[in-house]
Amino acid sequence: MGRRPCCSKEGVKRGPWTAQEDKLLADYIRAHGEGKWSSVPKQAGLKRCGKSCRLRWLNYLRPNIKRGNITQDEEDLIIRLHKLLGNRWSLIAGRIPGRTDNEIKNYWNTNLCKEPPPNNFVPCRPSKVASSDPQQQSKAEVKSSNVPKYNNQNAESECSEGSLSSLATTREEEDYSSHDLWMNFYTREMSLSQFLDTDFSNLSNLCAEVIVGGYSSTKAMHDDDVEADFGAQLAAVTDLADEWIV
DNA sequence: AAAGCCGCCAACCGCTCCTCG
DNA sequence: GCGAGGAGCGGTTGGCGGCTT
Repeated sequence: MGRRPCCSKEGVKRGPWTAQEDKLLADYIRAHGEGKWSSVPKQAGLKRCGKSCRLRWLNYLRPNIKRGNITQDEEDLIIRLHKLLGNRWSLIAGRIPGRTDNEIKNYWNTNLCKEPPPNNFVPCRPSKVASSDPQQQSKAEVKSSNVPKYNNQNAESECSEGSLSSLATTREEEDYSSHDLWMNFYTREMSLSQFLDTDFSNLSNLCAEVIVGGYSSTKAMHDDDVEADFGAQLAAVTDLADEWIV
């Protein structure tokens, strides 16, 4: 028994949207608001599937959509959030104003998931990976954001439990960058709801200040008492995460 | 100049979750 | 409690444009 399609395929237009279709949809949403997507095409006079209308609105037509390249701060934030949340693109997008889940997902898949991070990977000031492949190197010079940095599988395995428990810091993770450790340290006393309400856009600067200021978060995390305390609190947050995220 | 290759990104597909009767 | 329908999400695809040979 095949799955019932979300809408009749007959008479439904597919493919790229035209300017006229965009206008029809935008005018309709502005007049009537979002919601009832299944009835939007008919009401708006579009020969499109309701899902297609929703996607077009959310990813392209919606006000306050930020176009253009992902900034360095945004990239750092994406990496941090992905480390904590895994492939929950909508959650990640919700923490980055003006960016859509689709955009972040595409950015991750094309720029960040192709290579494992170098051991000294420090997202605060990520060094562009010098590729041994001259072809890739020349491309990197043309478009610096086109440098693969991170392995999706890495993050996936870390988040495979669907919770924050994978971030529990142990001595085996000494190759964690100081930024990673600082991020963990920074969030140690947060509930998940607080975490999701926090603007991390200043974290890079904070991290840089701390490191430049001579404070070694790595050292702090290697203090047995602090480490044990962190582990206990992380376990509590993990319980919350299971409730909030799953 | 042309053909082939490759990366990006908009859009689609199918699954799960949520709500309502 | 159950089923149907709608909404949301993440994975995947395909077209297009830029780059290389």
